[in-house]
Amino acid sequence: MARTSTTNDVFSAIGEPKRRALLEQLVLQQMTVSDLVEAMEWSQPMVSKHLKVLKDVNLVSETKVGRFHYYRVQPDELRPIQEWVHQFEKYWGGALEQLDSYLTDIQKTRDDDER
Amino acid sequence: MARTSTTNDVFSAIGEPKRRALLEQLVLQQMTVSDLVEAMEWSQPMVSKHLKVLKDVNLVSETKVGRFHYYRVQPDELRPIQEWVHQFEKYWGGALEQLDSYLTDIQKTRDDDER
DNA sequence: ATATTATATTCCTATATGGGAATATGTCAA
DNA sequence: TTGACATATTCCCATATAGGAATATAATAT
Repeated sequence: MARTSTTNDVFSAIGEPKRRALLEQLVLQQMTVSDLVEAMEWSQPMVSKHLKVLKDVNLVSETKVGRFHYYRVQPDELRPIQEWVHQFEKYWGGALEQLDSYLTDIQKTRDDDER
Repeated sequence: MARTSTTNDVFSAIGEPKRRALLEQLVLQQMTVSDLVEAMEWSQPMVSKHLKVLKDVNLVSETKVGRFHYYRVQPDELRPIQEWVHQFEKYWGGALEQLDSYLTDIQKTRDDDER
């Protein structure tokens, strides 16, 4: 078998640095393909292809206006990643910081509960 | 050119679902290769190979005790991912939730400052 | 010394990629 | 209608997988 498809899920899709760069650019504002070609200084097919992968996993959405295709980020789709990483957060920091981290966690939990 | 190497960075390494599964298992406790073979129900070479990728990007560390190689997660290495996703968090939630999200952010920032 | 256990590495193959180049498709403007 | 513009797709290739099978390496036990 070959490696996991880039469109398998959000994790696979953002494995490619260029696609992360696209998302970083698009989060600022929606842009057309040509806008991105200029901003990234990549070839147009390159932009379109990476956008396709991002769209396949719903990390970007597309709005067509005549010849122009506006792409925008769908930030919510990154939540699974945040949540996945979250389960490791409690172990962040070295041994010396463990206690402090633990107390901070407790405080944070309380804050969350209050909301 | 071919696709980005899995050991290019942490993002690429966790693109593979099996490697995420390994990390999820190892975060509970350090384990040897055979422990993982049993827990995951994968072949031994499969476990070793995926561990190698994770180790190359420092997501796991290895401690050798005789024949046994104990692997453990290095949770801090996931921080870059958390930070990368963070820049998109402020846009989470639909339009209706935007205001609430905005206010929550402000409160959170204040909490952070107080610590 | 030798068999056994634990782990890593090598060899193989199928497959999917990222990128370049060329081309197709779609839409607008003159 | 026709040319220009915007975007997508196809064709090509080099490369790096993931996985299975076999084998190598390392360390222990008997």
